[in-house]
Amino acid sequence: MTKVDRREREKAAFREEVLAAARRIVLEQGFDALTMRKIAEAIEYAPGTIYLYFESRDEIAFELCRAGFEEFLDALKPATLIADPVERLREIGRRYVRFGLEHPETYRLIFMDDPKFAEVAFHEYEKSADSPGMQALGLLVTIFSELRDRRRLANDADPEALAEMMWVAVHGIVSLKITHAGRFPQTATEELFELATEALIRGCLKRY
Amino acid sequence: MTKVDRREREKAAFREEVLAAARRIVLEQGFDALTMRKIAEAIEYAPGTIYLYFESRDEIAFELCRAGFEEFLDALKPATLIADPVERLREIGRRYVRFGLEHPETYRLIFMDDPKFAEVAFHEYEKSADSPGMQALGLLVTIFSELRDRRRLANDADPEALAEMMWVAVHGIVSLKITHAGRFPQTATEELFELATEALIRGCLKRY
DNA sequence: GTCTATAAATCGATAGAC
DNA sequence: GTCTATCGATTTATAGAC
Repeated sequence: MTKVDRREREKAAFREEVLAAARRIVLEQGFDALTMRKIAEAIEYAPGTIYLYFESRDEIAFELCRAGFEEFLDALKPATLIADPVERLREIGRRYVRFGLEHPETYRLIFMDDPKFAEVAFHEYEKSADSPGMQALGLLVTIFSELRDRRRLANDADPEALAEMMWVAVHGIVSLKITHAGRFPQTATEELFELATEALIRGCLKRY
Repeated sequence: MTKVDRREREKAAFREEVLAAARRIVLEQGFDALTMRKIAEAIEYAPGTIYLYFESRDEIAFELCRAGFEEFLDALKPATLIADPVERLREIGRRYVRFGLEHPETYRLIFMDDPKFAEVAFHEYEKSADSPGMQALGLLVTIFSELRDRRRLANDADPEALAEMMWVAVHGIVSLKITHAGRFPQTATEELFELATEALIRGCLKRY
């Protein structure tokens, strides 16, 4: 336990404190309200001090996005316990929608605002399956791969493409509900979700 | 042709000039870059002069949004010439996607940014079918009403709900493509659109 | 290591000369 | 009717005292 170690721990602790405050501000007042001054005020430090631990406001936003995506992924994962692929698909969708509506600012940050911050989830490891984005998408790809292997798909579409098809549909619900606060679309989220997923599932599967 | 008339025309002409410049700025640099100073510079007037014709920056943004939605609606309307409801649905979707990707900043302004400016399209006339938003949605509602009347729907879902279901799915494609510039989803727009719409259509209609 | 103070650049909106 | 000039409030980021 050297002096350097202690310094490193303290540094990490300060960074965590900054990020926690930043997270609170984004959740309560939106991403645009995330300013260095507000963060400084929240942790009771001078604005300049933060620059000793973070390069810029963007670095903080970047970290928030990364953490937010991890959380998003964690919210989806429990659905993997479900064996039946179609039922698992429904559960992932439900969890996706729930996360989006319960954490609108995080969702907006990842999927609706400046893609600069979302790069961490998708581009950085574009080829690696380990990026949070590819992991999340992978949950859906697996489902459609299983369905294809069991010869239950109506056509020979790519599992990756089908996974993205499901994703964009659910994203459409969440993003419009977040932006227009329920005034459009007027149909309740649950009904909209039911309609869309059931139609997509029915439309993808072989007639039986 | 009184003196008052001429003054009115000149006033309207100035407003148009401002809006045209504002439109250009939003298209080229994004909505956040729309500042009174930039508009003034573009039309070669002093910043203060604009305030003689517009109450505030918000009024300009509001007008931009209204005009943008009109344009959006006009882009959709030619599809109404198609008699077959399912084929008409496909064409509306294609036109929707095309408009969104060709006018990303307008689309973002209406559907993805501050809903304050989009209120004109939806809330203001919420009860009237004459709002641009309700007109656009109406194109889809009509389709599902026709399909229901012809007993071609698989279930007894509301035509309004089905219309919104189609809308959110296509919106999901456009908004993710705009935000993540094609890096996610990776599937090409056309393929994604085909997959989603065909699955939704197939999922909605009676088996035959 | 943290502070105060401030630079430098924005912004929206307004007052008053011409 | 348009201008110049500016207010007042933002912001990010930095310099230098302690």
